[in-house]
Amino acid sequence: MAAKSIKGSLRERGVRLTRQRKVLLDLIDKTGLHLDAEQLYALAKQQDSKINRVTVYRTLNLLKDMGMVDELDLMHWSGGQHYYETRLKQEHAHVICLRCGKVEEFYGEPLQKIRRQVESHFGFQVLIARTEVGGYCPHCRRLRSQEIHTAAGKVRQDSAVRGRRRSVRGKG
Amino acid sequence: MAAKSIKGSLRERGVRLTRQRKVLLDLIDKTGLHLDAEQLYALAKQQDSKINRVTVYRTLNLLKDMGMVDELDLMHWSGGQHYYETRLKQEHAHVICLRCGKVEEFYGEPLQKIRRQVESHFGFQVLIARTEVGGYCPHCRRLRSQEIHTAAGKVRQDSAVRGRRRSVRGKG
DNA sequence: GTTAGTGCAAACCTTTTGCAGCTCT
DNA sequence: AGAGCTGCAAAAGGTTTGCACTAAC
Repeated sequence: MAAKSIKGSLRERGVRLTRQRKVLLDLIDKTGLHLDAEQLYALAKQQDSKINRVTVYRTLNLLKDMGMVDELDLMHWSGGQHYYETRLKQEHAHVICLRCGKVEEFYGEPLQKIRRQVESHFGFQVLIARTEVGGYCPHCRRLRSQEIHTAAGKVRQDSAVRGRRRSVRGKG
Repeated sequence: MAAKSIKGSLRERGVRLTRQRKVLLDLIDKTGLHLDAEQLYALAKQQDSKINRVTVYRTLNLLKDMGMVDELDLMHWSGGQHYYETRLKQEHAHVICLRCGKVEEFYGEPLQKIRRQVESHFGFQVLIARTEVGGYCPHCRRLRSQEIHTAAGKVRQDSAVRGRRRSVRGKG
């Protein structure tokens, strides 16, 4: 989608369009996916087995600095890593289920309102705004109420949310 | 402010109020400050020179899991670390200047609106919502336009924003 | 042919873990 | 007394850096 126009902008700005960058750009741009550096690396390797993880990070930083991708945390759902998406014209919030990890995108005027209000209240020049909402999706909501009924009482077992953090990563 | 009531809640829940936890609780609760683990550690050491960095992390996780503090990213202004504040009744967004790091807090109905809309649109049960806005404060806005005039042309010098990341930490 | 970009290895920063010993209640 | 906490050392997870080589323009 946006990948083509991004490539154009890069060229204009005198940034070299290497084989690796093309691969990554296309992957990030598969709209709807919010991939982290590691996932991007894994997918990129399928197309270019020689690509290095460092190149992934460097490319992400380049695109971020040029304002072509946005970096998300997704409420640190599965650890400390970041997720990336091509910057869309339309501002949106990310709604993430803290149990299953499902991500929804929320478009709505309150988002633009915040932007405008911050500009007028504080005289800030707003460059980026990020809203993330965490909770339980309809499906997990039901499952959770069952869980609570069955395993009632265990108050502060190490929280399920943090428990999910340790990500599984093959050694490369 | 809230430190006293938090201590009460902890006691009620059977969590031990150790010397270390009291120190940290009081530090986090100095309202208005958004400290990261390392800063908290440094300050705590002034009051209890034996305290360990690990205890800081464990305490922060405890308070987070119990819903007593909120974890912020502040747009990763100075690196990958997190910042903490005691959870206030009133939801608010954080507005951060990407040049000087100044943080403002924005209270406003658009925030509650997002929450409600996400609940009705997606059927999500919202637990946390986080909005962060990055840009330039009035002061830095002025300074920046000067900078641009003087050093015009240098398009993609490693971005000032990321350049500020490497944090200075004594090997303490 | 230049100069930007890549791969590799090694560092770095932030956070977590395992375990023995200490301390709140 | 005893479960809950702490400190220490060590590891893990994610990301960045230095440098020699390679490839895009």
